[in-house]
Amino acid sequence: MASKTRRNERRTDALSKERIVETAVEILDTEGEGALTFRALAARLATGPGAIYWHVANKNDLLAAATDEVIGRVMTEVVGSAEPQRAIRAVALGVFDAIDAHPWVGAQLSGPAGQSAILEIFEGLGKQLRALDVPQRAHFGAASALLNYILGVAGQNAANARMNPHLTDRSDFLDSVATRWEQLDPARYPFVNQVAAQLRDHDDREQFLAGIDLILAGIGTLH
Amino acid sequence: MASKTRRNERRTDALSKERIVETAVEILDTEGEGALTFRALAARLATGPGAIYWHVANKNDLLAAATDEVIGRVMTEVVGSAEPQRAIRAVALGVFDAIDAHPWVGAQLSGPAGQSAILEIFEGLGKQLRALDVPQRAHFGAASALLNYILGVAGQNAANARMNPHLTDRSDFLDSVATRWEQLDPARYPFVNQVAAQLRDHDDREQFLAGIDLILAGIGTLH
DNA sequence: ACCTGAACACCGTTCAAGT
DNA sequence: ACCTGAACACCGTTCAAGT
Repeated sequence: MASKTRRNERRTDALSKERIVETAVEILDTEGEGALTFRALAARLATGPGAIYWHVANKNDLLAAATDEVIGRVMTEVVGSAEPQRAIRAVALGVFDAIDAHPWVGAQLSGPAGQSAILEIFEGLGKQLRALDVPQRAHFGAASALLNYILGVAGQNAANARMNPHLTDRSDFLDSVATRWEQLDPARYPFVNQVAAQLRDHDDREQFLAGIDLILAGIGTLH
Repeated sequence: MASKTRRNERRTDALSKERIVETAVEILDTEGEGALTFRALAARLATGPGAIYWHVANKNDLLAAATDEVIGRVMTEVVGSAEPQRAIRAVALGVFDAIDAHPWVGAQLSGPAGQSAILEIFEGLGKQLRALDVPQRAHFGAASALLNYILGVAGQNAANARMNPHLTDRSDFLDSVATRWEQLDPARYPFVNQVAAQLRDHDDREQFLAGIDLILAGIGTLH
């Protein structure tokens, strides 16, 4: 720790896992998942691709660290220990907003690099359940249900962002999907046809929270 | 259509999208996601990689078709129109079991190639909601909540299978994860420590259904 | 201990050439 | 119309060589 500090004083441009991950997040945010290659990363860091492997095991490790960075920030920001139901909503919304700001995080959370960030979210949700009036034996299931719902939304948002990188305007995107839904055969897709209008003018964030509340309501029936 | 039938009579080994997708599913099932390359696929079909591009736009298209194949089968098998709550459980369990039998499907459902299969699942869930006593305006949200939960579980199961391809025995796998959880710092991860035992001897499939029931219970509170 | 960058093995995809 | 397979552009990763 001491030697590390000393080194930082001597060479501010020295390579380190933190600096590598930080730069990786920058690339992911500004240029998207496809732009993060070891060559591009090395170029930004003014070094060769091999140098990165001294600090990072492989690409999965790098993506995991980048995801942990973003989610870790969310989880510490959200510690404000209010009433448990509100705290659960805060955790969920924190993850939702982080994915909104960093679409690549959604893809990672539903992939192999997301596991340690997921554990963090799971702990954040579960801790609150203990303060709630839920029988012990239902804790694991309740936390899993909330987590899986959040991860499902995360994956969907990531897929949407990946498929429509140009449609930055939310309502434009929803409109295009709704129009596609309306053009489907109503005999084969009666439900999708019916809810196309609701899709067009729903609020993603609001509906996400409504889903959380639905699960919380279900958890409330466990006594 | 007629010409296609005639051709099939003359050359049973002729290339077709169906045969390509069928072979792709075979590779995915037996050798895993990593083994599906255009070269490996072409080799099995005794042709060159370029030939595949005549029938399939690209790899995403191929994976989408493979996913549709598996999920489509599930959705048609599950049409037995019982009481709506039971039908929703049947759809959910059908998807769950399909992912269990074809782990790669889970990864696709939470990725870009899964969108059309997801639409199928969404329709299957939503249709049942109309038969339930739920206000129209809540249909979209309720179906989305169920869908997102299912997709979250799908992604997690896929990630687990991908990370532990050797641990075919479910209880061995759960045991190893539970042990890891128990070794985490109890001060930082009080909840995870507490539920590690529940993880060890829970039944994935049963808990999955319990989550569905939780959401259904929540939906039941909407009047 | 840490960095450099050429080289390896391997992709998805294209395309001129065939039938 | 459909197939062939070499070639292209591009990866992640390794490793001998440097400092």
